[in-house]
Amino acid sequence: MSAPLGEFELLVLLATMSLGDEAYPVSIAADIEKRSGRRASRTTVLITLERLEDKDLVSSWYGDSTPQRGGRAKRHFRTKPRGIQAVRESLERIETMKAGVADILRGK
Amino acid sequence: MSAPLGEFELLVLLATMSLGDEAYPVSIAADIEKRSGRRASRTTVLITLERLEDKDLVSSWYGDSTPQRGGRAKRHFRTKPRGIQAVRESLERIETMKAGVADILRGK
DNA sequence: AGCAATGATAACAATCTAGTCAAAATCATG
DNA sequence: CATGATTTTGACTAGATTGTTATCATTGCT
Repeated sequence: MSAPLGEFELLVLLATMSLGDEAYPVSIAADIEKRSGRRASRTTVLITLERLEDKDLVSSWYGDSTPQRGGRAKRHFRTKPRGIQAVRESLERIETMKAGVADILRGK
Repeated sequence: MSAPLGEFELLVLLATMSLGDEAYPVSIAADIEKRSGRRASRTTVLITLERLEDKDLVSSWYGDSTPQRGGRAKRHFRTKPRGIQAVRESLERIETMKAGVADILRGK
């Protein structure tokens, strides 16, 4: 099994995958907050992404400077195949464990 | 939103719920290893449970001493309603984020 | 006594968070 | 069109929380 992902790492990977070419810390943080309701600052996201890059689960590069209003070049991120695999495994673990308690989660 | 759960905390809560009256560190660790394939020692589980107890998500008590071969009284744990709610929210967050990448996760 | 099962402690490593500063590009004003 | 304010973003730092491993302590059976 690949190394386990923290919950936040999982959310960051999912958002990065979902955003495709538009994945950079600010947009990823916004996506997580909007969709999951969980707090996510761009700093937190960036640090998490750098850790994921160390683990070779994502890659990054700096974009051309074509910003709207101002600002520094965006640092884009993409989930590598290994990252996608890690997400699959993590979700599967959770899914398996969840199976045992479906009734409790529903009716209470 | 309640405080986010770490991934391991989530697995521990799910196993605890699933095991019902038979939930104590050793059985919980075994259940996690068996079902999810992730490494889990009883020490790690105990510490995690104590932290969850501090957060008022689980409760614990010591069982009668009716062990088979020897050993200290088991410390039983149960997930409190607040814990079940936290699990629900955590799973929901993951589920929501997962929705955006279903196709990537499948075919690749 | 010796062994098995379990809980507890402690020291460490990894992950997550908040706060602050730095850089780059546009905008606004004179 | 020069200059400073503003916006967008990345980077750094220090700390809190969470997760891991190693080791010791306690209890009861054999």
